[in-house]
Amino acid sequence: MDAVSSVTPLTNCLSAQCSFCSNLSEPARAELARISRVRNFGAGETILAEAETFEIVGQVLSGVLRMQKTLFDGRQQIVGLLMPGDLFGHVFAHTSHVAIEAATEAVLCCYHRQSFEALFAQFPEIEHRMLSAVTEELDAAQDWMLLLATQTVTQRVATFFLYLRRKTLPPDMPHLIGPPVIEVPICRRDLAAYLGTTVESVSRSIQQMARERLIRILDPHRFELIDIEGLALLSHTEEEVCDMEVPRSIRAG
Amino acid sequence: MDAVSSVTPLTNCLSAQCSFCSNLSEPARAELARISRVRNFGAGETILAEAETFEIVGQVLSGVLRMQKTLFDGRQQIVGLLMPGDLFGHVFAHTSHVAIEAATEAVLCCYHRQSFEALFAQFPEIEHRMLSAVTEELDAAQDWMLLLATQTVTQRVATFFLYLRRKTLPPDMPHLIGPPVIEVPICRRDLAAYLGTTVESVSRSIQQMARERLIRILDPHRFELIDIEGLALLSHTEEEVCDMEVPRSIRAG
DNA sequence: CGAGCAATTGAACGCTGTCAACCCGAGTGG
DNA sequence: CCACTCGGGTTGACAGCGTTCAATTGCTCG
Repeated sequence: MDAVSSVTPLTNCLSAQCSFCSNLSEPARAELARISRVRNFGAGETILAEAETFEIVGQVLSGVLRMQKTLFDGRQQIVGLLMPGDLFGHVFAHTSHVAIEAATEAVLCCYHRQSFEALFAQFPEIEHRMLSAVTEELDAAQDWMLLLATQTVTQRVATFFLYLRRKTLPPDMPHLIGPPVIEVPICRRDLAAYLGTTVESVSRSIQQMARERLIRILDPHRFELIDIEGLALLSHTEEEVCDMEVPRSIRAG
Repeated sequence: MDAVSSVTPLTNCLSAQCSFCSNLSEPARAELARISRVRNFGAGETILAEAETFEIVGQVLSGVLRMQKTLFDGRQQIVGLLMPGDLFGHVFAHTSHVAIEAATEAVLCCYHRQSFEALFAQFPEIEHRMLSAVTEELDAAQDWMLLLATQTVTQRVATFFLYLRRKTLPPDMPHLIGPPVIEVPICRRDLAAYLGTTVESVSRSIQQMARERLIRILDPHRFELIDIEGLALLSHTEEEVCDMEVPRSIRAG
């Protein structure tokens, strides 16, 4: 990520990492690059405080951000993780009640919100992509609502692991070279806050999944997904294994 | 609602009920009205099936719609309720994995998705409002994630009642004429699916809140909110009562 | 009047939050 | 080199909320 942070501002969003800028017309990209600014954040730093008007929008180049809400009693709930390629911030003067913090060291491509919005008139395609991005985020939020409302903690962990696999290991690389290894980029506390549970329950679920040979624990943040189908069955999001006739009895949740 | 359904298609969206069309320029409103079509749905009817490409978008004029996801085992989770004034459907060819059904009799103002999108080029203000609407929906979804992840069932019911009060009883009418009465427009089954729990738990929570004199049950769908502050305290969304010094001990959840 | 549905109530089990203790590696200072 | 501290992670015991299963009530409709 040092390589990324040393990219000059004028070319940063033309890099292959910037999925938002790709597929845009050349002049739109140039304008975006002109008003963009690359910023680095250390783990734990606050990008945007809660109940604060978003004055910047942008995209994650590397690292992980967490969108979180803090309750009166100090408990925190993570309502979304932002991985490389994801957009953050809201257009228009909408004050969102989420805080955005760096869960790890992070490099961001930032725009001033108003300058960004000003480009909408000139390049409607930018607003189109923004609308698409927010719509996708809404879909993801609704999926997560389903997870929080209906799944057990173990199922949530399985779902999250499979999500990480999809996110970080694109399917174009067939996993004929053994079970895939995922890296959980956040600590147990954040993981629990994201899954709507406690660190203890997360730990118990992970250890249980390891005992059932669904995963193998390499270290506290890296796991080998031994039994993908078992995980998918457990997750019930049916992934690509929905046409199986449920051969084995449902494992104890 | 019979009055609404008899409105002619050409003028329906110029009615005061259509918050989406208001504040738009005259030509934009005219174009929207031209391609709009009012449709009626009976309770339980499906507007859009799950995993189906949205071919229509529109707005609720009266009644309540539910956005829901169905699990493999038949359980259903409601990820959002659509009340009069709310927009439904997704722009662009985005296939969302939610079904939209009428929870009650409903009257909708519908547009063909592609005709609607075609207006974006001519009237960017329409796309602006669409972007704002989706952003608001995302905020609501994140709020609901917090509710599902951190609150007890009783707290969720209290939060939902206060939400209904805000939604249906605008604050410009001071409630000096006694405690407000809310009407829950959906059955217990839908309520439970929305709150991420079961009908039994919902029923127990409601009865408990009645025993504690927080509410009074007029009939299974109408409740008098006797102790608004107590409800807000219970809900912990701190509503407008966040500056109180928590005078009474926290009630048993 | 009976069927059927919505809603409520009761009892028992189980998942999960809470509290507590423990393990372990990293950093620190003597 | 060792003792100490600190934070992250794991494990255990236990109580409580909530789901599940079951039965009951009340209402509508045929």
